[in-house]
Amino acid sequence: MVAITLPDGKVRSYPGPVTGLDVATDIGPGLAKAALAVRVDGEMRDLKAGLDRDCALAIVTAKDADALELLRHDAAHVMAEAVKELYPETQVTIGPSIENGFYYDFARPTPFTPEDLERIEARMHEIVARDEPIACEAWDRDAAVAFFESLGEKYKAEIIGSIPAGQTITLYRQGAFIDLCRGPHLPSTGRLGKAFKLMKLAGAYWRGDARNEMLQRIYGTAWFDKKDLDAYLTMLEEAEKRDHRRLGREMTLFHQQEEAAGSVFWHPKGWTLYRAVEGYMRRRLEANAYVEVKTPQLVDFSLWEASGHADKFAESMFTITTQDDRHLAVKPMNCPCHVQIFRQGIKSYRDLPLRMAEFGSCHRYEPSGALHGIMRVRAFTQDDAHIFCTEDQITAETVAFCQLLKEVYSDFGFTDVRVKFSDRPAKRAGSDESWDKAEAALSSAAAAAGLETTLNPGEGAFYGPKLEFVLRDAIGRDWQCGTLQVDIVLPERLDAAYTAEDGSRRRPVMLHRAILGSFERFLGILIEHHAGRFPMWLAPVQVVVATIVSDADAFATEVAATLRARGLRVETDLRNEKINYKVREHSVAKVPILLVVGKREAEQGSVAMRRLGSPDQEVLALDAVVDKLCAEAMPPA
RNA sequence: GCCGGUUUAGCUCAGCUGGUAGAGCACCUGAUUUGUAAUCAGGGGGUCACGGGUUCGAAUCCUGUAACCGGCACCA
Repeated sequence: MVAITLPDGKVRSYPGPVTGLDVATDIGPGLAKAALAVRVDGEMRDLKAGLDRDCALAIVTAKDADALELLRHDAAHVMAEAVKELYPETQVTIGPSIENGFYYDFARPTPFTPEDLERIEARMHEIVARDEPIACEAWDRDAAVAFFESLGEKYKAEIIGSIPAGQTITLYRQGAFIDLCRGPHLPSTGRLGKAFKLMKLAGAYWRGDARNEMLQRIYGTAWFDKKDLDAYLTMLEEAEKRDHRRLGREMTLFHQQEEAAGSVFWHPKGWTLYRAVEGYMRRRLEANAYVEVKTPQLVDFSLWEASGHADKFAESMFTITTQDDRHLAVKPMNCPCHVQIFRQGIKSYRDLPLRMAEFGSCHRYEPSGALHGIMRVRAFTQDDAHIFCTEDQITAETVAFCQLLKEVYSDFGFTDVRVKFSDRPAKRAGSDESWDKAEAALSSAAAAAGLETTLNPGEGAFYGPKLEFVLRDAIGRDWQCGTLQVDIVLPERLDAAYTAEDGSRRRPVMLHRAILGSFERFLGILIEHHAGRFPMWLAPVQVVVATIVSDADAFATEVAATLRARGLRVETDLRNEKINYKVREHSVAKVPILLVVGKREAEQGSVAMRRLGSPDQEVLALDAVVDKLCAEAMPPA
């Protein structure tokens, strides 16, 4: 007897082994038709997997959140089958489901072309129409290795070969295609449906290692129905519309050019935005008892040797040899310089914690392929600070930092923030004991700050563990911005010390921390998050005063002057154009407030206010408008 | 850095198999004084990314370089 407990608590008993499909059929033909897989005691299995003992069973249908993963995994297999049919000389490697879709990596001497993608996609539809059953087979490892070697699939054979000997593995067969796979899979290729699309071609290293050969990766997206697919494609279009590179040009915020690859030319409007962010951050730092410093751009290479950067990061540093043969580096980070300030004079425990901030301009020679708009550049400015403190102060400083960070993100319109805890990497400085201590201190501090963290194993900095703060933007994309890193190595290397209460000489701990990360990147994120429609306090131009007739010019000028005198960023539009034209232009330019002034308003001393995105207008007396707008344009905090 | 792609007017793009460049928008000028998302008419503007080569002739074919785009790797 096999007793199957269903999610509603009902128990069904069967005389012998059954499959999930049997149970679903038993419950009803509708469910049997919708069934894609089963969850047995919480674990996802094939619909046709045998159930030979008592268990809890749930039938998985398209409504289940993780059913999409199954679908996408199947899509990867169907794509691989299509590729093997069309290009038999191609070797298959791996093809997992990923967020929004799937990919498969292929090995072949000649790369795929965009035309190949169309052929492959068409063939995938044929395979779906064939509705080939997908069957799971158990194989002996060595037999599987031999089998794939005989097929000339050396990558597959290598993967299976790295599975411990003697273990039974599963292969999935659909039509003539057979692949190593842990499963589970849908019952047949027909279940994939039609809502999929191949998206792009890319190179990818075998086993993710740049020293290995490069494979051809094909990315696709897959959904249960066309509506979801279309929604996803629309979302991609939306993302493209708010691309910071496009908006940067359209809104004349900045530009980039070949002669300064990886740098930003900030135009007046972009720089206004930048300064609004910088001014806000400066006020927040002052309110949180930081001191601000400014350190040199060019520093003798010996300091980087002492700090340890020369060993590990020399390739990323811009270096200069002067006419008199001095070897300098443009600073890639600020910490060694901050330690130099700390080291001036004698520090006492009474000076700690010392929170030293700098809007530090740094240069790193990023690999050419890494550059991306203003998000990944070679010249950038960090909202950097180093907190010199005692071990006992780590917790309080971490708690205070997390609080500040949360407020800042919220002020910029980000409320969904996740936290990752990155522990010791393989390549690191410092003893295991000191790492034990630093990791313990940071994780208990994170707990004290009330953070829920997910572990990011081995991703810590070489000098210490870190917390990484990831914020989610308006269209659901994640951006890692803030960081807090415990550093027990640098104070030692650069000989930073303070005099303790008992007169002994001690090493401070350094907390490296940033909230925005880099201004350039954060501004890129801000642009995309707001789609260029900034809140008042950030908008480069907050108000445009536009006239309907030239008789209103004098009054419009007066309105603008009044607002400007109160600190608002105002422009006038006195051109000889129709008001429709002006409304459209300033709307397209994403100016939050348009004040329209015609003959009536000029006579009455009023303005007609129109907000971006709303066709409504409100006629207000000048005084009232000034107060209202000043209040709205006030930066937070 | 690696794989693939792209580079034509300020922007978006067209230019078939080689015969010395086009459109829309933007810009400039003129007319229009206009009531809430594009008024009309005229005009100017391009060493076709850069360097080599093939050819009587190259935006177009070959080749090298750079930047950019999409991934991969990297991200102290």
